[in-house]
Amino acid sequence: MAAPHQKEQLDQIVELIRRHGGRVTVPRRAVIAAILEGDGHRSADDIGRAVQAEHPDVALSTVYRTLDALQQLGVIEHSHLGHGAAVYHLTDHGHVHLVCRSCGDVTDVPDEIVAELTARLDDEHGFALAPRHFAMFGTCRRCRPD
Amino acid sequence: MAAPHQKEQLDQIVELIRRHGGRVTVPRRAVIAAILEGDGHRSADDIGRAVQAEHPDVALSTVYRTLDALQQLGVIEHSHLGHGAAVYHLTDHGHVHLVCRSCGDVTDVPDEIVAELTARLDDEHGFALAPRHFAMFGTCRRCRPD
DNA sequence: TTAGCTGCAAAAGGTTTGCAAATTA
DNA sequence: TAATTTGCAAACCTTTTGCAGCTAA
Repeated sequence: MAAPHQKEQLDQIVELIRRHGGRVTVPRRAVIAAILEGDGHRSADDIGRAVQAEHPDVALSTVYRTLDALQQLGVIEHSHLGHGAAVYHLTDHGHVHLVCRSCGDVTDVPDEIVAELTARLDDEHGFALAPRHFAMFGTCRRCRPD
Repeated sequence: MAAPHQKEQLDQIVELIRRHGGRVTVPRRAVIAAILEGDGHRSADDIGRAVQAEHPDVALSTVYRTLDALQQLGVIEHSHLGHGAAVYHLTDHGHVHLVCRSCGDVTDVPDEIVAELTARLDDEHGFALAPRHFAMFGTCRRCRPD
């Protein structure tokens, strides 16, 4: 499961937490591991379930608090993929999410796709787009009438 | 308040409801009026408050059910402007929303701004973007460090 | 030692639902 | 009259919070 580079990433994050005066605990390690092992589309609940598989008495509130802490450190961010729960992923994820309103399927596309939009919003509106913070909704190929 | 063209719009919507076998009730009229009078950024709760100013015993659940019905008819749609409640607006609103993650301010921009993105997503991914269903997050001019 | 975490339980916000009574066409 | 809509209250889901006890550094 834990690919070798995931261990390195975990170690880096752990060090970052310590450098900021945070404590590295069993629940925190488990949350980080669950994110690293995930596909970048895990909700707090998914992460909680993964953590609890190994450490049954980690509370979901601890998962939320850890996710908060990791966001403050800039390690992860969350996206809203629809009406339900937000999903958490590494900051350098590099993708935007396309969510089909019909089948619910999520497709990742490189965030270069919004480069022109990002430039225009900056030029014309002084707005710095954070493209990974939200999903883009629409209808996927399979669900479109031809 | 009620601009003359709003009365016409209301009548059109009322007729559409009837044509689809729906009943036109006092609460429904009031919900539609609240949407027409709004700025396109009203949440279900905002709409409920506006409705209750005139008709104090309309329940919020009725507001939600009416909003649902209007969405099914294609008259309105909702957008997620952040972590809180969704906002409802006419389908032909023609704008996308820019939401500042720092100050929470919402700016409307004509949806022409996403034309190129829409075309690329269609070409490259077969994905039909529904740009008004979600807000785009980022940092607004005022909140950006220069 | 002590600031920082944790689990638990409860609360908070937004939205949905079941049901009997009221209303529309 | 028959089908739809309503108000109410309760449930639901996701996320947040208060607090006393626990633990990493």
